[in-house]
Amino acid sequence: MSLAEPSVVLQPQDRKDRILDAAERCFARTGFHKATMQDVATECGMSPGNLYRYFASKDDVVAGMTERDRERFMADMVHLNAAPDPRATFEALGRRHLVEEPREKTVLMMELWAEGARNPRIGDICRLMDSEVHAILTAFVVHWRTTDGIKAATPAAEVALLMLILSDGIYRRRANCATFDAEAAFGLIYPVVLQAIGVQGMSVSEVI
Amino acid sequence: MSLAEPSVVLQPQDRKDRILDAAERCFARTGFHKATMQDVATECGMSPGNLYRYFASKDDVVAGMTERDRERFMADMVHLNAAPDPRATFEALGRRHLVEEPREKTVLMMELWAEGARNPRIGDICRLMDSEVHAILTAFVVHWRTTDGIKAATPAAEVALLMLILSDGIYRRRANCATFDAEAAFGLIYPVVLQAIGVQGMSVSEVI
DNA sequence: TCATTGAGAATGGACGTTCATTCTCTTTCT
DNA sequence: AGAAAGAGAATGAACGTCCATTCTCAATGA
Repeated sequence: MSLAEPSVVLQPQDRKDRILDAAERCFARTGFHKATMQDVATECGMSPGNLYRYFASKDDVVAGMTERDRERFMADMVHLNAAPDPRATFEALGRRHLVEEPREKTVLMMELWAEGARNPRIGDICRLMDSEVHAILTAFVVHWRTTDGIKAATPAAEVALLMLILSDGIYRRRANCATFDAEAAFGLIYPVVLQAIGVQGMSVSEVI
Repeated sequence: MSLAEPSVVLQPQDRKDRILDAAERCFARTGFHKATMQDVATECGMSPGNLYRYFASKDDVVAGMTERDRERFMADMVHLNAAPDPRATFEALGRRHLVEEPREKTVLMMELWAEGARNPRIGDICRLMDSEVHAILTAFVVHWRTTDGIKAATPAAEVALLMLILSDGIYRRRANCATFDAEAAFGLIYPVVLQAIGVQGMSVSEVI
């Protein structure tokens, strides 16, 4: 019983997660730099000083949040590996990521992009995520083409890059315009991606 | 002669521009919030206090820079209107904007996106720019299709949106990865756009 | 021609506030 | 009791903003 964990008591990792949850909300609301440690503390019902039991500095909170996001996203991505129905799996993932994700996530991503473009520590995490996602998507395109017996000219790596570029573009528009119709945008880019993969050699107009 | 202006003396607008130039460099280097008014003052060889002769606050500097960027970008965009050779004009504009623009500009854009997602004043300028650019691009697609006698299914407004999404995606990757090959990415997305416009009904593979 | 003047531009230090971080004391568990 | 966790006041530095003072130089007058 000495090793059993009482379910009520939070473990250190849980507390860290709770702090990061609060930090996410604060950062999405006012940005990394304008949000204060006071804000984060209040948001998770703690005292400011106590945060420093779990994170060495504010920068550590930002980096911790970024790293957690990366891990979570990658965990979602691996579903693509060896998907029996590539098209359905892909569409579901795309919709979940680009349409259903709450707008706050996209706002946070803008913060991350801005910070990552200047702060090497954050930039490294962003680049790592990019290269991991790109690798997974490339493998997935190969897998899809193999499964469906597609022969297409555009290299899988380039198709994957196109997917990433389109995703980022949609993220950015969702972040800046609260009324942006993500569903419609998804309907616009999805056939473009299918075309690049080479599915049925369909043209944009045929799919829409 | 009493009204003649000595050419050496800077006019107020020139000084504002000079300050904004310095601010751009500082903001691209350390971000809106980490850059101090001292930094901006040093960068343009002025004293901090003097900045306040030209801008009421730091926020005003940020907004002024954003607004100036918008105006300059729009001034470049109008070249599309009634271009005699749509394709050449479009490709030149795309290359200038997506490939030749220095990376610092893209970093600054990340700042702008992040700030615009939270700060209504900046957000308004961003949304204004978006809608203006979207309108110009939509008109341009119509113009192009008319000039070349193209009949295509995708509405011009949707093609324009696709262009914007792709542009943003490239910007973001350039900002985060200094070694990103913008030229290659342009070569990747350009045929996608041509396809959407309906030029020669070409497929992605044919163009690449 | 050359001192005088006046007005706008610029300086740089001071002020008040904010904020990340630290410190000390209290509460809560086992 | 003793350790871990938390609260919240205290600290010290950084920063935006302001302002008294200085500088620059064209206009003026003799």
